[in-house]
Amino acid sequence: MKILLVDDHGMFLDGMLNILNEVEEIKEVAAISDPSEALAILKKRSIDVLITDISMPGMTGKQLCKEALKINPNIRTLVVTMHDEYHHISSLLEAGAAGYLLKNTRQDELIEAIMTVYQGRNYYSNEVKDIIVESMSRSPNSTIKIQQAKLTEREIQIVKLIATEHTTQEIADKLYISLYTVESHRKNIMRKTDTRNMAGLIKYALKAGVIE
Amino acid sequence: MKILLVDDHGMFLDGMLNILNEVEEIKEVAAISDPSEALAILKKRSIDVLITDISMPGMTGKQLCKEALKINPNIRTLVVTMHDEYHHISSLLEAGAAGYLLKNTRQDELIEAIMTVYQGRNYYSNEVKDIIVESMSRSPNSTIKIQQAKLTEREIQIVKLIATEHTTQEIADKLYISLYTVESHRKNIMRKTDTRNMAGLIKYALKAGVIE
DNA sequence: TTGAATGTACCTGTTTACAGGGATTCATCT
DNA sequence: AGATGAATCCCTGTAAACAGGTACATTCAA
Repeated sequence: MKILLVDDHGMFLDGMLNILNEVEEIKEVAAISDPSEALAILKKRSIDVLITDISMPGMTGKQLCKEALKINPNIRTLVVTMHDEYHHISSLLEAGAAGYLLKNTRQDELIEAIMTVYQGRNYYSNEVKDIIVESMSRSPNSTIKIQQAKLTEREIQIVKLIATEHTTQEIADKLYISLYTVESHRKNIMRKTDTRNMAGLIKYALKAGVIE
Repeated sequence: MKILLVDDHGMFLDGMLNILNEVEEIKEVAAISDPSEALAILKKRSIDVLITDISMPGMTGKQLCKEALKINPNIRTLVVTMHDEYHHISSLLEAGAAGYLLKNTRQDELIEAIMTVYQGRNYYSNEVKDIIVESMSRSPNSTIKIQQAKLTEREIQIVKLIATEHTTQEIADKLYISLYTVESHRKNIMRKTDTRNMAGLIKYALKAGVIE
């Protein structure tokens, strides 16, 4: 297994090198601090696992991860970072990272994570999993809460029709009411939900569970 | 702690009753098979924890969960089901479920889950967490993949701006390109995603994970 | 090296959405 | 009895979206 370490913190690189040199399966470890240099190495040498942080000078971990995949679609990227915010995690997962660990992790978990991603599976620490799962939840303990404007039954009915790609005229026909009425409802809904246009309205409705 | 069990499988109810009767903290357990009857009970008695399946005659677990929260905003719903599909899980989390377990769980985990949700925290089994996390990932090993029309980088960028309530003109200004170009992109995106208008586009983008 | 795919830009219409008013009826709540 | 909110309908604009084209440069893979 060949590993490329990218991190702008020299101390972190040193620590990682010490740990990784103890592991049999790891044949080669390269450590560099400049992300763009990392891309050059990825082009020249066949790397199995890329270990990177998120915030680095010149390039974000997300960019590095995406570029690395373009160069070598089989590369496995393990993110090791201090950032425990949901938007960072989701962003990296979207970029194609195979694993995500926080820097407070212990050696054995780090090695387990590396082996796991090397074998083609994904690895997320329990802490990271919890952050993702919590962000999905709407329950009272969720960190992200959706404050719901109170829509009337009729308004909800109309939101549902808008969401299913009906135009205002079509809704009027379907409900046997005037075009003007539907427009009035739509205006009231947008005022209540503080949205500018259909895009915002649909996003709101999905988050609030009015539609699916 | 007062618990209400709702499941249309009599055998499951019996098994659960046996388990729950062994637990000290649980003062009362009611078990019924009809979801609408469940709502009637929720109105009359103060229930702490609602345990329910997903697919039941007459009403889905999602509906039951939502209705239950309307009746008693403090109720804690624990979903215990065979369904391990991501869309079921996310749907119930969105509906406000406090926990989600698969029916192959062991007794001690079930009791742990009940205690956890009762104490106001959320509980998802490791299996469920893994399903959620995998669904977030775009990596080749993701079990659940959203079949997505392939949007180019530029198109995704534009979808994101549309989703954040930017008008076509605003997008053009922001990207320093022509209004016509943005319109061309939008047309291509709508053709690719088979949508008629912004409503459909936003729904698509959310489902495909292009936006959040 | 030819042919997709991508990103860019333009033109001409028509349709729909959006903004900001006013107004009536009906039921419910105080 | 009066207020309040929900649902209905109307009017007039302007702004934006939508539809259906054409066209050209670049890049990259077959």
